[in-house]
Amino acid sequence: MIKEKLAEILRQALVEACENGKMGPLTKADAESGTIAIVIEKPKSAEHGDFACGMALKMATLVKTSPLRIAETLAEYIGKSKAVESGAIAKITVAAPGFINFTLGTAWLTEVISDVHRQTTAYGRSTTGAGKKVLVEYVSANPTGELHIGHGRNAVFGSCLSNLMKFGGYHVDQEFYINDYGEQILHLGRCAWALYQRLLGKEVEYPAEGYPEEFLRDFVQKVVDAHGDKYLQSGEQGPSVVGDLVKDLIIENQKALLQNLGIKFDDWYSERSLHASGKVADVLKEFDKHGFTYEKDGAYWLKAQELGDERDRVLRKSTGATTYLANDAAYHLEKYRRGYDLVINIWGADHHGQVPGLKGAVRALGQDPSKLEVVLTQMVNLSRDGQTVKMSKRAGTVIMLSEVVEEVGVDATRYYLAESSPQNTINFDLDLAKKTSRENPAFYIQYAHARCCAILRRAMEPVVNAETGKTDQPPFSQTQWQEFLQEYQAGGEVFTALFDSDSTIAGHQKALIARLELFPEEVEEALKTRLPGRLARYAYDLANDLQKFYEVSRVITDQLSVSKARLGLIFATKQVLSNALGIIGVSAPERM
RNA sequence: GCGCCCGUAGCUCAGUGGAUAGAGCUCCCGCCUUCUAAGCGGGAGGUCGUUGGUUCGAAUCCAACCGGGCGUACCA
Repeated sequence: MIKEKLAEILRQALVEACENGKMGPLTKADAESGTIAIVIEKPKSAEHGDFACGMALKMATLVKTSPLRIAETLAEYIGKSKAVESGAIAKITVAAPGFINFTLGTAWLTEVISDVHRQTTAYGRSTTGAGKKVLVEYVSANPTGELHIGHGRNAVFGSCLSNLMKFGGYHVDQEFYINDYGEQILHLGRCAWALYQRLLGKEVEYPAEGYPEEFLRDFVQKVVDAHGDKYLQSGEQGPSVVGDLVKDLIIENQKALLQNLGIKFDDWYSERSLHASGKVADVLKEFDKHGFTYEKDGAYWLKAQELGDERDRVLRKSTGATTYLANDAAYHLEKYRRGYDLVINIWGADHHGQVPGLKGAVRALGQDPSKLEVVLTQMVNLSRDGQTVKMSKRAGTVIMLSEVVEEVGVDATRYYLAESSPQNTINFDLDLAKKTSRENPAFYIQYAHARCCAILRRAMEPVVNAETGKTDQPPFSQTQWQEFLQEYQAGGEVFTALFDSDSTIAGHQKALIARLELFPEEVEEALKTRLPGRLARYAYDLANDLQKFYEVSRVITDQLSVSKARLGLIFATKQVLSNALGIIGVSAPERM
């Protein structure tokens, strides 16, 4: 990355300056120790060059000289570096109050385009993850109802984060935890059993506060269609038998919807299996062994307060049933034992109160709580016609995830849910998400990708003229294109034509290249902050740069060297758009 | 009450220690004989919730306060 190269040059300049006693009391050792941070940034305004460094400002107190003087001294030493001699850096300026500004020459810029051509789908990948094993658990919705937009957010975020981390060199497993145990599942059984009997002509009462009948009826009907009245005589077993069949159908339903959204889990982990295998019972013993439990009021408690929670928590109720915390602790112990280096949970923010309890439990079990990361996603408000759609089941205004996907499509749904940082509440505008114009970023980015494809087609595929019916031959043959690709990968000369263009065009081309160069860094930053949404915004900016360039300049001209260079740039842009869209899981169409 | 999250243009949001705080939408004005106008350019629009502190420098860090959301179970 160019930033790293510049930082290295600055470091070298600093070392030399110190060596020659030009940095006050600072010695060569100080300069080499790395205690002085060298941060390269992109200036907001183009008149400050392509890159800038404000290190002189921070050094002023150490060196006991004005920042401007320090910057000038450093600039002087940089001027002697190879990068300047070779033309990689075209200009170095010093600006008040002490910024060092760099303007790049052509060498590093053309290198960026070749890099994309050489690496294609791997451009931007990093080795940060170094093959570390990560488990990302998300959605984990109860198998008792429909997925709503909040689940959708959680699902899309989890999927994007997983994609990102794979791109960043991690080995990622994605998991859905099925809450198929406990009171709510028994309740589902009672509701399903009542409906089952009703559908077969028996008059029974529907349980109070039952799950919505209109939602369950279709699933129960399927059970009737498949098994008829086979379970009618099941007696006491009825609720659990029919309930399980319905539960499985609901899970299948959730699975299908998530798959439609481009999400595929490596494992669907059953909570019930934890009980069946005795792992929940084991975890209680484990807590006991570490001395973090006590009995009170007939219940079995975890000393959670000692472990960082605000109060102690019950592990086993006086009724003998284990609590959610105990089950979850067993599940997480299981995750740790499976050998993950990192365990990431994506939870709705309404569960944030449970984080200290779970972390405490992990610690009590002798595991490292720093390996457990919980990402909390805030809620999603849906709006239509400028009005918030109130999520009221009673008023019948509740809109489910399936309806949103059906209405605005997979790509727009994913884009809008991916773009925002998890800690922000999302206002999902249904009207906006459906628009096919610049207002809708998802569309805008895809349009830019399709436009690149259109140009490339034009360059090398015959076009049938609609009016004359004649076939127009393209300027370049497939064979020539293959030769171009070779040249692009080799780099250097082939792209210099880009910088011979007039200043407006050259400026737009340079901006586009600079954006391509930024991609690996954006990936790195997104990985570090666990914010895949950055890449959604990056893709938008890249699309914008492409459109600006497209507007001022033709790609295919009557000059071979120019056409060739620009086609290479367009191809690289298309590739990076596609890589970025791939991480957020939005398709990159060839035509629109 | 306590805990977590949020507060930046009329709206939706970027920006988390640096130069004149940025985009899109909305409103106004321009741009299609030529690779996709599903596009591009220009204009208008701001006490960065408030007050204090740290710093050469604060939207960004700290403290208090104000406003909004969520949570605060022997539910899951």
